[in-house]
Amino acid sequence: MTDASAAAQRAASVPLIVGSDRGPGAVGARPDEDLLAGLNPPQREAVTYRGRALLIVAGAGSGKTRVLTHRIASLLRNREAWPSQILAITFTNKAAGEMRERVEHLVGDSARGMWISTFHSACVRILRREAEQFGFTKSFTIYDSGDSRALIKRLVKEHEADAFGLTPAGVQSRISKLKNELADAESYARQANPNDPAERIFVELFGDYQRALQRANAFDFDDLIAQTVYLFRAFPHVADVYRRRFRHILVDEYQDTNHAQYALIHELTRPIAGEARQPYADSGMMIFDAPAADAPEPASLTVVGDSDQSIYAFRGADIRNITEFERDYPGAKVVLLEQNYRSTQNILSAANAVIGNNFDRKDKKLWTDVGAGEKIVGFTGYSQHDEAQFVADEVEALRRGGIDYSQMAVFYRTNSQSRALEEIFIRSAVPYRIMGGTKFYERAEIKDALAYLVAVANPADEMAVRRILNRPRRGIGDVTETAIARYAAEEGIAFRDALANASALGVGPRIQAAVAQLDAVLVEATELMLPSSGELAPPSAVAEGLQLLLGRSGYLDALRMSKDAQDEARLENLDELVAVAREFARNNPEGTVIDFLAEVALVSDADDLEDSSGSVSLMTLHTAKGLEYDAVFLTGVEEDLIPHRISAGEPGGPQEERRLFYVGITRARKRLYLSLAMTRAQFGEVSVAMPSRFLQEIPGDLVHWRQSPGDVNSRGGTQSRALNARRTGGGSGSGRYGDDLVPLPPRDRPGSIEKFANRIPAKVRDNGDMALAPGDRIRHDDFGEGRVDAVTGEGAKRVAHVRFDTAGPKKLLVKIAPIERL
DNA sequence: ATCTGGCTTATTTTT
DNA sequence: TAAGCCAGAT
Repeated sequence: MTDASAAAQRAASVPLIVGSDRGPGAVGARPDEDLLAGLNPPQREAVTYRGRALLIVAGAGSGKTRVLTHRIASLLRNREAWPSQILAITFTNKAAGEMRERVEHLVGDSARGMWISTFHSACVRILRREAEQFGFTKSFTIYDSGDSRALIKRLVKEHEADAFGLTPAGVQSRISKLKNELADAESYARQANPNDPAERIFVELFGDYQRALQRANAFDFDDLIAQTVYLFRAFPHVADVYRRRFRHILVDEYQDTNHAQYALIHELTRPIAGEARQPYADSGMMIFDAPAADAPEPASLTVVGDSDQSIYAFRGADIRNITEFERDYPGAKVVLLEQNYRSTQNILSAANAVIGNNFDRKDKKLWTDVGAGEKIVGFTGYSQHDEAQFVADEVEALRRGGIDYSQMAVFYRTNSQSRALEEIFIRSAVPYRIMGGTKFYERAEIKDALAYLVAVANPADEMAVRRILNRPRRGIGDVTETAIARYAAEEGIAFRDALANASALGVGPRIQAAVAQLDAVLVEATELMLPSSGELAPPSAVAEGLQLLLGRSGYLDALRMSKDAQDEARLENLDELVAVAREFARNNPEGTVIDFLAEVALVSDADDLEDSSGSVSLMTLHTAKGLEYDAVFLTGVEEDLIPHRISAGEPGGPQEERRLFYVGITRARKRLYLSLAMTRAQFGEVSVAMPSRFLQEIPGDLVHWRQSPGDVNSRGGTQSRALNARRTGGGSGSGRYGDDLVPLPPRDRPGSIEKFANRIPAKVRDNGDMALAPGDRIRHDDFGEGRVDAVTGEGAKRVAHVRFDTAGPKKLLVKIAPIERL
């Protein structure tokens, strides 16, 4: 499309902007003065520096979000930029939302029109506009990793590639890595070894995968970035449009950018080549001549990052993007933020000591003026349940001490570790919430529902149509599916369109009817959501269309009929999805199905918006990045967990694990707990766990061990010996533990392990609605006898407040606690 | 076409 | 442990 037509098209939509007659550049009496109040000198510098490139090296908790938001606000207040000229990139949608909110708080409505989004969302916006330039349509859809895995799985099968040791997972990750390096199938083939059959097949798979995506009019996650870069490189005049538009580009978490993202930023910050000045009214945001045309300098770039917090190298993040920033942008200004406003000195000292063990890093020391604070607390449990019980008890103790549940978090390395914690938390009636765990949008019924929407919105996406073909069961199996595909191929039409001619498929009448019915439902929903009259569908169309699809297809009925208990939950999930669609319509009155699908594909946890007030947050260390809590429990601090076993073999692996540990530590404001278990059950088997090497890197006087690894295993029992109280004399650093500090019993003492392994049975019991009243005496499997003080709550959530004779006060969920009335 | 049971197998982090 | 795959029965 031409720029002129694009401009015309956009001019038609959305009015608005900035209620002021003063243009950018007009200077008042330091309108940003208040933005600088309360900032320390480096922070101030980071807000006020003006130049082509600025690198803000921001240690954990040094107020980088504050600096970034104030910098944006200052640009706006000083009239140095219009909102539409600002592009701020964050890593997560949540971070983007928060940043927008904070900027709005500072400058009010004039924040509207800024692009504050993730790399992926920004690229979708660009691609949506330019897709027609290179063989896609505006209604392209996005394959999440599950979708692309399914596609790759099919291709692997077709090519019988498993015979060459190519697994779907392996192929998927290789393709992803290559795309992050901006390699495509052709360029990879050129440098691949043609004599290796596995290589040849891989190249074929890569190529087929890419062609399948193109045919489906779809991009995968990595494509969103890479294709945007290709677009800019192939069509410089298109790139110029965006270069002219975005005068100030800011990137958060720069240490986690991969090569493709780096290249994207690089493209956007290049000098503008084009000579013709074209005022570009972009989605209606700019209703004035872009001042950029008068000053065609490259955009200014601000990046914020901390190489010590780089934890995504495994998926292509390249620390060099930050370490070599000064080389890439000559003359760049570097500002160092080292003062920490989050944690106590004890916590920071531990963090500094740990990260100091990574070689090859610029030394940076966090400091604070809030004082030493409490010591770090260490605890070693016999088993993961024991460890979890410690956490639960301590959470309650902190709660009584005045810390709100929402200000506490429990971190772990792998998702599977959450199970033991959940079990104990439920039993102890500690309210908790798992962040980023099993994702709503990965559930089968949600994927089915979305596939129905895709089938309507992007009929080219054959995968989606195939997915819903027999969901709910309507008797369409392999044979029919193949028949449809063959018919489509013969007629040279799309798979979706073949459904419209059921009678020509050569299948039985029953099946024909089923196919025709499916087609009819899709047609009806299409008419509702994308009226053929060209009329704009009402905002409610997406939610209504979804309901229509699920209802008329028989999907809901099938679930309702089912006696599988889980199907009830599935129905609720689908209700939830409809609610999400309604909410979307409220926020985006002009949003189409396509927009809805894109949003859904790019938002990881739907509960982002939901406030976690009133519950303890449980999450992986990766998820924890960027967050902070008064009290933090870092659990499973064991060898093979952190550092994770798999990391040992990877170059740079252990160092990345150390950074992960560092990230965990630095999330804590006031209280930090490090805990581990002596034994850990992993997929059915109990194995012995060793304390993590990272524990030794923390100076002994910072940690108060409530129960040290020494306590737990020393033969006689009570000998208190902190893990890191003494080290072997030599500074070689090779021996992990001194001779006198064997942290765990030798393996040939299974007795001690068995004794503790299953202290708490894995099965959750059910007491029904046991009658319990204040004054009753009960016995608990673990806590012994006690007296009921009170009973609160209703039904399955009834909670008994019990004062145990020896274990002290506890709250128990009556329904499932291992208790009996005496 | 669908259901069942028995088998294997894989277990890191995620926009 | 639990999810996913395959073969064989209905």
